[in-house]
Amino acid sequence: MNARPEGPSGPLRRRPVQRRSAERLERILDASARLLEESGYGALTTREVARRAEVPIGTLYQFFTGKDALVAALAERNLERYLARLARRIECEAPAHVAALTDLAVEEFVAMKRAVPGFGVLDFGVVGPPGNRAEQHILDAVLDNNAAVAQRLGTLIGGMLESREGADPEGGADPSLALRVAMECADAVLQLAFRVDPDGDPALIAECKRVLRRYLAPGPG
Amino acid sequence: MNARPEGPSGPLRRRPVQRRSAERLERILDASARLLEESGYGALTTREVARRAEVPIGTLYQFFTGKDALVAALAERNLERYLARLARRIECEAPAHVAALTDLAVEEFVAMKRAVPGFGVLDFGVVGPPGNRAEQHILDAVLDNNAAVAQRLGTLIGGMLESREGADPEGGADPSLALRVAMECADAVLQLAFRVDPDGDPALIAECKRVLRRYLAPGPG
DNA sequence: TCATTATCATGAGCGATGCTCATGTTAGCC
DNA sequence: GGCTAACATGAGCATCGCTCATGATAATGA
Repeated sequence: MNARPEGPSGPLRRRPVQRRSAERLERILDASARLLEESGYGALTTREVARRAEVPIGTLYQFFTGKDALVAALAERNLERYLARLARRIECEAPAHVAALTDLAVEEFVAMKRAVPGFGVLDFGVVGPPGNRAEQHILDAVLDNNAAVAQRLGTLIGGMLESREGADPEGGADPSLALRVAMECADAVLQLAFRVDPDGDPALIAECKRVLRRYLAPGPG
Repeated sequence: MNARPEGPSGPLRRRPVQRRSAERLERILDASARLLEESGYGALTTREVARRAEVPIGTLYQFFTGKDALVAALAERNLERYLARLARRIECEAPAHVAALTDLAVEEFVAMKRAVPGFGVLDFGVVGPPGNRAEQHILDAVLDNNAAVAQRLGTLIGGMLESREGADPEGGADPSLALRVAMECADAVLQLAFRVDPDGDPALIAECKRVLRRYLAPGPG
């Protein structure tokens, strides 16, 4: 799924072929992340990013189709890093039930919010971006960002999330739908947790885990 | 709480005193809502709003301190309308338990998403606005928008939401915290529901109710 | 009634933004 | 060296949010 034959970042105008170009692209992404971390989304201007990355503004637009694409590429890099880290932790700790797994996912997310520059602002893509809706659909051509995340997570955790008993009589809840909903909730609550407290409000992080546990637990309701 | 001695919309630069001015202000808000509904947040430019409202751009800035304030005022108007409608329905149907009440709140929210222009994009305030963080704190000087909503909702539903048993041993979960978290989740899932389907995906709306029911239900977990 | 003053309305224009594209520069090959 | 294709560059364009000098209008006093 989500085959990306043309490289690590979908909406690239030109893919860096030479080593030097690739480094420049990485520099641009890093500069964006740092700027985001330091001054927030409002300060993320293409001119400033280019200045910090020490590339002329034109070069930025050789790689990215626009500011949206730059942001999307950064979100995608964040997602890749998160999935890699989560996969390692799942492998290490081998959680037995859904609750342990969601706790793990939340903890890893929180860890990245604290550690990775710009992750606190963007994570996997601004959910309510002001501009054109197109921004949301760059990670995956059809699904929006959180859906793509849910999909990737779904393959990661396998069939651990079976359809819950006691769900709608017309066939039970779709596990992928549940995952999607859980993603959306977790994102929202954690976003709040880090808006309230730069280090992530512990009470809200706990509540996030509780929401997920209760929502994803088997049983009626 | 949240006393607003200076009028219906906090960040107004000048409050309309004459009838004609008040109508102009309302026209500006209506134009914003229509524009939002038709073309989304990205098309919401002050010039276009002024053009549609048939006021010169300067007049817009006589009332509002800036674009953020305009958006916030619209969000606030949405909130007032929602709370009024919800209060009426609660009065009519007198829900006995939390589940019935949250269902009601969700249904009324969905109804407004369908009926009120611009509500689908804004509802009570863009959660992840690109620009300065200030935009979030206009509805209430201290709390962000969803928190203000949660607070107002809290007074509306009274003590129906008691602290759940089996919560943290160190004193039980704070009901207002729970309400806040529930708000955030509901907002996120419903936002998704209307992103997927302009009329609101029924399955996602149902899942939203389920999330709230499960999260807010008494009992351990 | 007409000055005078205070208030409101107006839109040209400012700085900044996202982005383009003509022009200059380099790399690779014969 | 001459030629060509690929890349790098930043002045400049349209548009944005927003201001503020100027003109219109209402209120006040004699």
